[in-house]
Amino acid sequence: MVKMSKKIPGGPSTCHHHFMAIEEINRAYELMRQLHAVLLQMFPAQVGGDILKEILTLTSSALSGLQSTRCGSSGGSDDDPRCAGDKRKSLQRSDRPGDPKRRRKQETWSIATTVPHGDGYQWRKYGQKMINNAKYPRSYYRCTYREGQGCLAKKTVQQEDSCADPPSFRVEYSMQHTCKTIDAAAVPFVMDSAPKEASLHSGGFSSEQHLSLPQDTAGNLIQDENLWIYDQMQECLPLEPELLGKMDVASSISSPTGPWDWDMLMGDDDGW
DNA sequence: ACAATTTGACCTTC
DNA sequence: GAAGGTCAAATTGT
Repeated sequence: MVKMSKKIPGGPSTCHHHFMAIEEINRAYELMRQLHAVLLQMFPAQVGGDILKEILTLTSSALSGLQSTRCGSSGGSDDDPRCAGDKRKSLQRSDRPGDPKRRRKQETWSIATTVPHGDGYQWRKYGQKMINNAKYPRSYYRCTYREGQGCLAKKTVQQEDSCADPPSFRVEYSMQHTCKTIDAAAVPFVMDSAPKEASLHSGGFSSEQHLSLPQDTAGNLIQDENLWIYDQMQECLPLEPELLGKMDVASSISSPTGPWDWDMLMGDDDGW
């Protein structure tokens, strides 16, 4: 049984969906374990045993990820008063999304991940800044569909100081996505607390599954850069800002269809 | 030409 | 004044 805390980080009212998702995955994990045991009894030659093992590993890893993720969210009810072409100075300072007074009202949640861009959404970078006491700059992203669909989702990505292999990034999200363009089925969900060997494929870490890789406009992977980035990671070199920038190019990841539906995990409308 | 990223300036809070 | 977040002009890439 996966160790599971009943404590709900963001409080039961805001995290109901999140908590329910953990409960359901946990239940599925238990059922699969039972199925695994039955199969082993019936077919000692382990017919399908590897598949089940992999499913168990994935489920365990997803659970760890969910439990390490802080709940809390806003419901996306915050309307952005601006339209795309508005001039910066035309707004009252306190009405601007970037205004700290306004920003603090928004709830945020963060994850640590080796796949800072592998969340299935498309992001556009709008800023980068060196942060105090941090080795690496923090990058600021907003949803690509902010203008088209008014999606106010944002995130910041910062590589953590530790020389992990692969490097770990702290991704802080604010505002739920309201856009409808997510390829949620293709979300590879790998969290920091997941065991490193628990990859989406039994072969362990691979650049294609665990890194957000540069793509061309059609979404095709740019192979040379993949290899280069992966080499950097294998040597456990800190990612230079330039390299981070290259990784930022990829706003979505091409991956085998994953079992985890981001919308389900996040809750559909009232947060998680 | 268009889209995405970079980067310095700007703004508010502490 | 420092720090963090955002804007938008300039630059780069496709």
